[in-house]
Amino acid sequence: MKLGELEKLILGYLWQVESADVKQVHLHFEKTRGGSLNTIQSTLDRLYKKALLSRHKVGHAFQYQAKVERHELIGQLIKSVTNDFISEEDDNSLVTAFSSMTRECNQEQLLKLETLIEQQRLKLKQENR
Amino acid sequence: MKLGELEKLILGYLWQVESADVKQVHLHFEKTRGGSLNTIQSTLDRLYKKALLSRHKVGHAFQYQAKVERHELIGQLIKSVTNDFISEEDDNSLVTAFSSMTRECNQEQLLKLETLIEQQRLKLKQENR
DNA sequence: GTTAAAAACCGATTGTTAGTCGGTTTTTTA
DNA sequence: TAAAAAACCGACTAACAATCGGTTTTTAAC
Repeated sequence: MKLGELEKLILGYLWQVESADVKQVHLHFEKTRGGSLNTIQSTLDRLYKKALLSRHKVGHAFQYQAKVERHELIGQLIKSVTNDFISEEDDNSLVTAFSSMTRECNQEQLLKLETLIEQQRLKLKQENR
Repeated sequence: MKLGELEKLILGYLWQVESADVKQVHLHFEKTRGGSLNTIQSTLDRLYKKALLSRHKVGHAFQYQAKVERHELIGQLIKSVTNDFISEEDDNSLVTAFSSMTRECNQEQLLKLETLIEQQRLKLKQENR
């Protein structure tokens, strides 16, 4: 999966406002970056076709909303960018990649991370009982 | 940063063999995927210009070698794909992204991860003393 | 030193995907 | 039913990887 600049911006916007139509999105980006209504339109459409947005008619116009949570998408992106380098056999490679990331985390973030992973582990244990 | 298919393959190969010249790389991929020597050449060059490979003359021809460890590159890629979605203010976003990833890890991987993060935390503590 | 082979470099072409927007069709509504 | 709004279609640009032919530069052999 590959996302363009405007696609990311629009996605970010829709995570904020929950739901918006073309006009609304256009209005929002008009000031900050410009772009015609058609540009916004086709970008929304592209995101819709990528199944990153859902949409439904409200009155006359489509209302668009993010179909994936931000952290979901981030996870997906990480996975897709990572997949080509992670071999099935080498269980360590993913872990090593993580460690490469955590090098830039601060104390607080690391602690949160640890807690989260611990929770995940316990959940997994529960399921495999 | 964006990597093409052949670029990834060549990178992967160079992580295996440590060092190789154009001919050698070409020979390796000739069977599995084809591509002329020139194609390999320019791809190596592209990777070199991206600072992902280093090279030096040995005798007549350049020897290329990976300039980044695999896990380093993975970290870089994760960061680049992630950056646009992680805001400075929201300390949680990176953590949440991680958690989204760990959902697919198994027990053993999670344990390793936890250990690594713990180590990282201690190291950080040490430094900030 | 000249020349043939090897290696490196240059430039052109193709393919993919995002960004951009004009113009047409369809739908709504007044 | 006609004007306005919304959706859709198609074309063009831009960035970048892949591909390879052909030329220049370098090396090595006589």
